[in-house]
Amino acid sequence: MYSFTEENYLKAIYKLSEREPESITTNAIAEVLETKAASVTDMIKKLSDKKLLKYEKYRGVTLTEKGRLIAVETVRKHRLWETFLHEKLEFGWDEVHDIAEQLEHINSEALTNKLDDFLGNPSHDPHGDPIPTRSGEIKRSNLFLLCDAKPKQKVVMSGVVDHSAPFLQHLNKIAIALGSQIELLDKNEYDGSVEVKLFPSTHLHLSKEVAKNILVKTR
Amino acid sequence: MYSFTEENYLKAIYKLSEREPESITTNAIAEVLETKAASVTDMIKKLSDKKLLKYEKYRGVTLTEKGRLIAVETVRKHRLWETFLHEKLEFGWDEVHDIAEQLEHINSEALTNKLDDFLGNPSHDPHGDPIPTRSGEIKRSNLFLLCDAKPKQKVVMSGVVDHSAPFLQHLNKIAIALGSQIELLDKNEYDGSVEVKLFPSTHLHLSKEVAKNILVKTR
DNA sequence: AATTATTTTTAGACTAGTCTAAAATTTTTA
DNA sequence: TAAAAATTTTAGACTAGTCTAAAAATAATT
Repeated sequence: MYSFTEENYLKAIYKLSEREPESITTNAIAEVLETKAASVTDMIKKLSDKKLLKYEKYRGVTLTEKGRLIAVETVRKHRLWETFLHEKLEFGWDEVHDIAEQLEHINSEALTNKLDDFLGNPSHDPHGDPIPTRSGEIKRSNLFLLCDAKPKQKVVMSGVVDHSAPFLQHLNKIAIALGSQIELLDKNEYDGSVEVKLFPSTHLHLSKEVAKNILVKTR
Repeated sequence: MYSFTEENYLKAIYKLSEREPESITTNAIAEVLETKAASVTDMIKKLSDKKLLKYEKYRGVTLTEKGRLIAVETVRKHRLWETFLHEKLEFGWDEVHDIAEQLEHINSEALTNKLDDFLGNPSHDPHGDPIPTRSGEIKRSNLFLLCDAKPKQKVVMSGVVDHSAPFLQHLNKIAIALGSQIELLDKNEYDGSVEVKLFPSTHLHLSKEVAKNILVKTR
């Protein structure tokens, strides 16, 4: 129905609108898709003609409901495939993204739904991101950054901001994974780094760079 | 590395060369790919430039070893995915082809090999076709057509010639599946139809059209 | 408010893949 | 074996998506 390229544009615009509802600029889209602004303008016109987004020259874009649904469906497939790769094929959480970028474009509603069932209708993918439902609903997360936790606060590792392989591999090395029980011992005001206790008994010093890319929830 | 289109051309040429080692004509390729002869000529030139096949104007093509390996790898992925869809996601054997046509182009050696292991390194797909090995070897089949069996001969259903959904659904209806034990009772010389006994006790009359699309082996 | 800087869009060109229509070649047939 | 038929190739055009370079619009700065 829609090309890989169209789906990638819609997904990129959707993800940008998640964090910065305003300012979905041509340049921002070009940057995440690693393409040029001129190409983005061309594609935006095409998607606008197809009523997948609203476009005003020089003023940016917003997805229509139709466009949002396609984007969310693509995200759904991406996260289901990541879950499959991790849970069933034993890929590390740092290895699943690139393969899922290909698999997310496979076009078969029956396949997506059977895969969902096969995986036991998971609510989250291997990075802790919520998996949209069949009807396109997606849970609004109540997570916060580890660097924003209060001293003495006990939290559970529940997601990442940075999804890059190097960051995930770093977490592997220091043995922080989804579900890890963390207690914030101390915050260093000077450089933003934090001291944490990792259940049951590990002491860790985390740089601000690391702490601000870890999502947690209270327990 | 290679585009979907290139892989589809190589696969089509490979399959044609399996059954009719000669006569891999431009028109034959165009027919299986549902495209026009002019398009085939264009693509053949491109694949020839890339040393994936040998091409002499007006004389047809033959795959090089490099081209053959890409084709076989694509077939391998197709059949592994079909097996996954059937064994794990519970798709019928008549439903797996179209989805596997998409999945066969996913480009990740790690994925293919992990999928292979996850499935228990199957030797055949849901239609009885052999799955090529990692190194591109494929078992030469010793199957023959049910319509060529001798009266009184006891055989095992082991594959199909026609892979279309309607034919597979017809086999579903008459309860013939891979592994079915069949005894040829009688051959009708006039119309080529056959009388068979389907283990344990079903009597069936099969038209020649059906019998010549069922592959069997002796038991 | 005018100039400068930045962003966005347009214009025109390129590649991959496809098509139709016409030309070239091969095969068939009488 | 020459004419007719069929097949294959070429020529030129089209779409999707991309790019560079230049023009247009907006935003920032003095």
